[in-house]
Amino acid sequence: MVVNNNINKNVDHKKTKTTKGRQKIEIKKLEDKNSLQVTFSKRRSGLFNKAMELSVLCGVKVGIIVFSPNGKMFVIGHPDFDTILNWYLNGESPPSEVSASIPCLQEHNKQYEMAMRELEKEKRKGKAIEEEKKAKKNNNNRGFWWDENIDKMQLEELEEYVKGLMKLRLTVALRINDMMMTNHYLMPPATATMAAVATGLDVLPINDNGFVVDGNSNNVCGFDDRFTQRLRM
Amino acid sequence: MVVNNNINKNVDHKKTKTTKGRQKIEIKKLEDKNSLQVTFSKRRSGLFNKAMELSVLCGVKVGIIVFSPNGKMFVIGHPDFDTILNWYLNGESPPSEVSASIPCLQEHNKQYEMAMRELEKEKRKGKAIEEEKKAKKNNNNRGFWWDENIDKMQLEELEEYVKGLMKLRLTVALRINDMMMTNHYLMPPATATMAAVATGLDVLPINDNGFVVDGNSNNVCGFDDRFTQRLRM
DNA sequence: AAGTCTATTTTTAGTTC
DNA sequence: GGAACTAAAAATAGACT
Repeated sequence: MVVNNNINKNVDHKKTKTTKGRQKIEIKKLEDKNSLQVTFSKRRSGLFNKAMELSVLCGVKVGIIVFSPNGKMFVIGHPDFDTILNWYLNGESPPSEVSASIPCLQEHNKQYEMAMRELEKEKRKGKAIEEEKKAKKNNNNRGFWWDENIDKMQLEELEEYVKGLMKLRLTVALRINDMMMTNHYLMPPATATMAAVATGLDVLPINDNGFVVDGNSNNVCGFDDRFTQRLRM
Repeated sequence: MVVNNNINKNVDHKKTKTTKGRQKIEIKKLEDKNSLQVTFSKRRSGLFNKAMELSVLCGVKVGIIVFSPNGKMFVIGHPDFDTILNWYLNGESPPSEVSASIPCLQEHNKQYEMAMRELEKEKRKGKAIEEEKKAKKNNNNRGFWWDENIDKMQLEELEEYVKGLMKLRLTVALRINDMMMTNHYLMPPATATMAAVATGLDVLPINDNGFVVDGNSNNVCGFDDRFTQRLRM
C-alpha cells in the first residue's frame, strides 16, 4: 500500500538541503493563526500519545482535557475520563490492585461491574444511534474488519465501525477474562494491562508476583469539595 | 546486557563511550519496579511539560490528572485544574459570551446526567445482574463474527491482537476528534458518546465559539517547577 | 486542512554518581 | 531514590503538496 517514491526526488540533491529542518522556537504564544492551528493539531496529538504511552508503560491512570483555540474540548482518559474525574472529585484513589489473598475474585467482580456498565451504556446508546440513523436515513452495514483504513471513512462508516468496535471490546475483555480464569499462571503479566488499555475495560492484572503495591494511597492535591456536589454520587 | 568499562572508571571523565544512550523500548507495561518508577517520574514530567508548552504556544486551556503507580495523584492545569473541571462538568466553554443555544452542550449534559443516574441504579442491582450474567456467559452469547474470530485465537495471537486494538483505539479517538473539530455540527450528538464507549477514550465535543484568554492564576498542585515557572511568563 | 519530508531539537533509556 | 550524563530515539518546525 505504501510506496516509497521519494527516491527520484532526492536523487540529485545529495547536498542541497531541501529544508531547514526543525527550528528552535520560543515557548510563547504563536501569533500566526495558521501555524497556531497546525501546531495545536500536531502537539495535541503528541500529547495524547505521550499520555497513552505513560499509561501503558506504567500502568497508571491518566486523564487530559484540552480546549482548542476555537474553544472545542478534547478529552482523553484511561480508563475513561469520567471515572478518573470521580476519583479526583471524591478524593479517592484508583482501585489499588490486589489487596489480599484473593485478588482474582475481586478483579473479576470489578470487571463484571464494568462490563455491566458498558452494557447499560450500550443499550442507551443503541437507541440514540437508531434514532440518528432513522433521521439520517442510513444505508446499512458493510461488514468491514478492524484494520480497514479509518482515515478514509465517512461518517456513516465510522458510526458502524465504532459499534463493531464497541462489541469487540467487550468480547475481548470477556475472552481474556476466561483465559485468566482458567490458566492465568501461564499468561504474560502484561497481557491484562494491555487488554485493559485496549478495551478500556479493567481486566486487571493477576500478576503472579509483582505489582503488589501498598494498601491505601492518599492523594495529595487538596481540592475543593464543592465539586463533589456537582458530580454528586 | 551489562557490559561496561571496569577499566577506566571516573578517573578521566570524558570521551570514552560510557553509555549506550537511549534504547528503543516497546510500549508495554514495564515489569521492573525500579525502572517503572523512574520512567513514570521522567515521563510524567515530560508530559506535564508538553502540556505547558501546548498551553502557552497555542493559548489554550489544558488540564491533566495522573495517578502514580502508588496511587498518588498529580494534577496540573492552566488556568487551574478546578476551573477547567468546572467548564467540563457544566458543559461550558471557557469564559465568553455564552450564547443561549448550544444544543451540543445540553445534549452532553443530559447524557452525562443520564449516565450518572444509570450508573447509580446499576450499582444497586449490580450484584444480582452480575450473577445472572456470569451464568449466561457460559451458555450462549456467541455467534457474532467478532466472537468467532477471537475464539480461534491462541494466546500469542490475542496478545498481538490486543496491541493492535490498543493503537486502533487511539486512532479512532483522534480521528473522531478531528472530525468533530472540522464539522461537529453535522455529526449526530450520540457519536461522541458512542465513540467514547467503544474506545474507552472520552471524545467529547463541546462547542466552537467563545474562548477568551484568561490571564493568570495558574496551576494548583505544584509538581514540576519548570511548568509553573515557564508558564508564568 | 491533513499528510509527507527533512533537518534539527527535544526527550528519554540506561547508566553512573 | 533522586540528579547528572550520554547517545540514540522520538517529536516536530518549516516547507511543500
